[in-house]
Amino acid sequence: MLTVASWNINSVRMRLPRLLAWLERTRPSVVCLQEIKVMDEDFPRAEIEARGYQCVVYGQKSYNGVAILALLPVTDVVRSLPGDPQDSDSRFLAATIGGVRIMNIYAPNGQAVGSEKYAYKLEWYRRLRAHLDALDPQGEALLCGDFNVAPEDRDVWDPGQWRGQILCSDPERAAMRQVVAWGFTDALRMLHPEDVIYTWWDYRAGAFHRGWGMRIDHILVSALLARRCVAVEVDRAERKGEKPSDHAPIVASFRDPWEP
DNA sequence: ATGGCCAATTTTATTGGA
Repeated sequence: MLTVASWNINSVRMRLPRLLAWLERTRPSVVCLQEIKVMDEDFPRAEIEARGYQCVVYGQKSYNGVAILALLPVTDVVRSLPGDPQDSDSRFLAATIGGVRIMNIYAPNGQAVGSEKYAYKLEWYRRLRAHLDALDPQGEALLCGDFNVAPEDRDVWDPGQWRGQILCSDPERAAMRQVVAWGFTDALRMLHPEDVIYTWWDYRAGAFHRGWGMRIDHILVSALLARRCVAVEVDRAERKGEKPSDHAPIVASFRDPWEP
């Protein structure tokens, strides 16, 4: 079995005890982290390698930053998207692991509809699609991470309040659909078409306890990989307890190709 | 009552997140 997890960890240094315990307990084959908020040289590599994971890090001071942890060999690492400025945010990291092209994203938040950051978000999505256009949709590919988009109203705890707002606006949803249209399937929706499932809850107002969440972290899989996908779960337990991230991990499991 | 939090920073307020 190949298992791939995606987790916006909101500072890998603040979350290190949780992350290490979670790795030891759940042992995913691959973990894509977002918002590590640390430069490469300060990433807690030794502690993670001691648990058997190799680390590919694309960090940044204070903000953003993505990393891939893997129990299997990693090849063909790519950092940043075509057209990204030289000093761009660290938001895209890709690698080939177990024959699968794995792409880890931390999409821009966008702050507010109509803002400069909102325009940057939509432009970033166009660059992501341009990167995909250089890949073969017939292969085994997986795109996961914090998309900062709730694709449909059922992915939002209160669609009325959120209609047209950041994470939910039509242009953002259209930008994400353009990425999915490359040839992806939303793995969680494929296996849980009706369930109310969220991946992020605001720290404020006891939002998690009240069920005020949104589904903005996703695992998208190419058609060939979708055929191997047997489970997708959100690990809500990781949103509980002491010093949680505001996001829970999402984990997809794939049967080995030689299994029925 | 329509908001309550959290992390990083050449910190003690500001910025950004979502």
